[in-house]
Amino acid sequence: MTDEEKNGKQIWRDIGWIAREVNSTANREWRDEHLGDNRFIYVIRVLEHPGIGMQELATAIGVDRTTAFRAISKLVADGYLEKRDHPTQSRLKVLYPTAKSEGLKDRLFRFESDTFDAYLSNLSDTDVQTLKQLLERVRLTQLTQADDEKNVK
Amino acid sequence: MTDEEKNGKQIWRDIGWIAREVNSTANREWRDEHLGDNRFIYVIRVLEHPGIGMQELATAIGVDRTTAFRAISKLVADGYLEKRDHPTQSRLKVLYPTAKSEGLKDRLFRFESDTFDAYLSNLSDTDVQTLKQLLERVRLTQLTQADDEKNVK
DNA sequence: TCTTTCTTGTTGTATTTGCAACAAGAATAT
DNA sequence: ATATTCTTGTTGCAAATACAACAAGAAAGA
Repeated sequence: MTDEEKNGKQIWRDIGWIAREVNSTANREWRDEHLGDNRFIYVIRVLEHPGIGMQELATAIGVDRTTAFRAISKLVADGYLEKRDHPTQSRLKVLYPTAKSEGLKDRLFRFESDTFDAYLSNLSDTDVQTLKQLLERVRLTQLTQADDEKNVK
Repeated sequence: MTDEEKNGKQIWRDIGWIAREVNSTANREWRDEHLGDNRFIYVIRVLEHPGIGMQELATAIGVDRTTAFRAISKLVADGYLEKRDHPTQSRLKVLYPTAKSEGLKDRLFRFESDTFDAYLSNLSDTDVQTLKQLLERVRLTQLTQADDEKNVK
């Protein structure tokens, strides 16, 4: 085992590679519904957390808030999301799914599960659990440092 | 443990989140040297594999070849890389580091190791090994399906 | 051989992305 | 209270990204 393999370099590379790979596959899948460019992710998150704030959503997904703003604007224009004023603070906006996105809910959720399950097909159930726990700890490490993640994972 | 936690959904989300987080941190770090937008990655790969082809590099990084082409063009213009004709097939181009990028080699390599090591600080050595092996298996699963990755990992 | 397919480099183009900046309301401090 | 800082929504802008398309050489098949 070389020196290179002792540090986290390869882990980062693998994570980056897998993320890009899954992402571009998913985006191609949803392009026809105008849900490419990661927009399907926004819809999934809003379906899971109706009433979520824009900033919260951006942080959860991990994109710049201006990027999220524009993606959301497009989703609103396409009828997938509804932007409402915050019940008490009129300055804030919150997001809700529409009938259109509710209609896609099952397909979206199933897609998300099935796609990544396919990538995990070579791993045993135990391995999957281990991987999930390790990744969560890595993510939470970052959370401690940055200290800017909300409760939406 | 809910049903949701049995499938790969959260793994994908964590991978995506970590990848984005590390990436944007790294890009901010190297922006001043005009090595933002993942360009530092190209330099690292060429330093590791002098003479690598453009297509090979694009595949290894996981971006479209036209994206790689433009990033490389910029790196050549900025003096970080040199583009040469393939020794035997003049149609092909291969990439080499320059004195400028060689001079950054140590800093680049150290950065790559240190950055991700920081994200792994909460994991034991055993955990890191486990995580690395599991991720590699996930990446190789994809390789089997897509069957379009070269020998550069 | 010759034709067809594949690979590679390259450019045009529409779209997305992130950063900087600004306005305005909220929270905090003095 | 009032001044200052923080947060959020929003737009302008430069740059990157991916996809389509094209040219030209390579490889493969007939």
